[in-house]
Amino acid sequence: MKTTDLIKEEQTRKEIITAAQELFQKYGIDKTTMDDIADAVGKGKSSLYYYYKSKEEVFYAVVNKEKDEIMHSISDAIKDIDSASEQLKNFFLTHFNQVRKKLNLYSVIIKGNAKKHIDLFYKIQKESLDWQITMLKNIILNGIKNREFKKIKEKECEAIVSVLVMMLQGMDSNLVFAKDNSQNMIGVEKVIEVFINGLKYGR
Amino acid sequence: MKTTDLIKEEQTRKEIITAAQELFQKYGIDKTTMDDIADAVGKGKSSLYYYYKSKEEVFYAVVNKEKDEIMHSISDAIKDIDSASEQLKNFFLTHFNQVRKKLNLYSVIIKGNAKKHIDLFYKIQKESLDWQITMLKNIILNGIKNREFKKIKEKECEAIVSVLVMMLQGMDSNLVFAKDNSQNMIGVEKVIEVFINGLKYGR
DNA sequence: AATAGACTAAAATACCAAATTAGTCAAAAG
DNA sequence: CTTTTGACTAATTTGGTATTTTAGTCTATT
Repeated sequence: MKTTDLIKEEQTRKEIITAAQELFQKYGIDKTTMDDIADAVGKGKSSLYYYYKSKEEVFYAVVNKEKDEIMHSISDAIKDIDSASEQLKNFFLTHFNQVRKKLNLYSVIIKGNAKKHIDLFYKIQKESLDWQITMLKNIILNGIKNREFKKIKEKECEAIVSVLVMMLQGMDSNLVFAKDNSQNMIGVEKVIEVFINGLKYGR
Repeated sequence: MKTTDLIKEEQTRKEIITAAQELFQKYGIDKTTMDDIADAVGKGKSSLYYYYKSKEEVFYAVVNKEKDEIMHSISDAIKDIDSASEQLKNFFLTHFNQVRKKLNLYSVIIKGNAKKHIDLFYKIQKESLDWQITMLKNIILNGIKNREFKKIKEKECEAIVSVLVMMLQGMDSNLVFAKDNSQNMIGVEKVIEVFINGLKYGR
């Protein structure tokens, strides 16, 4: 296998999950057959199994791609910033915005209420949880080092961060059910500002 | 109809929904029949329909009772307190604790994944949303009047509060799925403290 | 390496009969 | 006049079965 082959294979995988993503959003996961996906990429169904060994794996790849995109967006939004406060703010706002963008697919998964898919979805969501915890913990600990935030114990910081991601996750699920969330944007920003002030001052 | 009759009727209604509550928790909503509930209160099925005109109404009454209990607990926990900070803290902690207590029933409803019941459950949850928003808004506005919190515009306060209840709700749903949440307790307290500090100081 | 057609096993769907169960009503009991 | 009940019906749910669709495999082809 040459390097060009590897690139081509990656390209095909990309095409497959892009097609799958569109179909899943339009028709739901159960109503989308492997034949549908194969047709969409102009191949026979059997060819799909050369790239993914099951439909579940295709679904996993689709959701995982969305997760990666969100994580990268957040990373990009904080990497060139020195202030821990700004990093925190960007972290939450970017997360909130990104999730809003991906809402269509999430709605299909959750509202299609097939337990199997929802479980996998939560499993993947959980995978990014550890990442979020590590990121937030580092941001806050750095902010303490900078004297930007007041000092707190590392254990305390961990407890805080784990509740923060719990709230984040909760807001995500909430977004799925709420009809209109455009006005919440401003509230989210305000809440973050208050919280950051709390990390800076007091006691 | 005499006043004693009214009291007796209320008593019977109470018995019915208490029995229903237990049965719902044990066997789930669909597996609990009206006959089961009637047997539990020692009456014939038809008698239930004298008090509630449908099974749905019984279910509604059960969930609504839990909602009321939570609201009363919170009211009790803040009514004799002057400090807005303490009121805020008690509000969140009491809410968190109460929801943890009611978790069994919630799990049965959510995990039994019958769309009909989940929808009603969310509808009732939404009804307490307005109450929560009003309460929290008043607490914060009072805190501003006391000079306990720094001044913010009323519109800003509303935006903040609506996001806070969104996060609260999100945490609730999250509790249902999480196995162990005992350790979150401390984190919740810390996050509230930081948030309250943010309301007090800064900018 | 990559694709596809023919195939199988598993799952979803459709259908129907039987059984449960929600909800009604008229009559009885207190 | 309030409350309860048993007998009844209409609506759902269940269980079993035949049929179709679909996931996934295997072999052959390019």
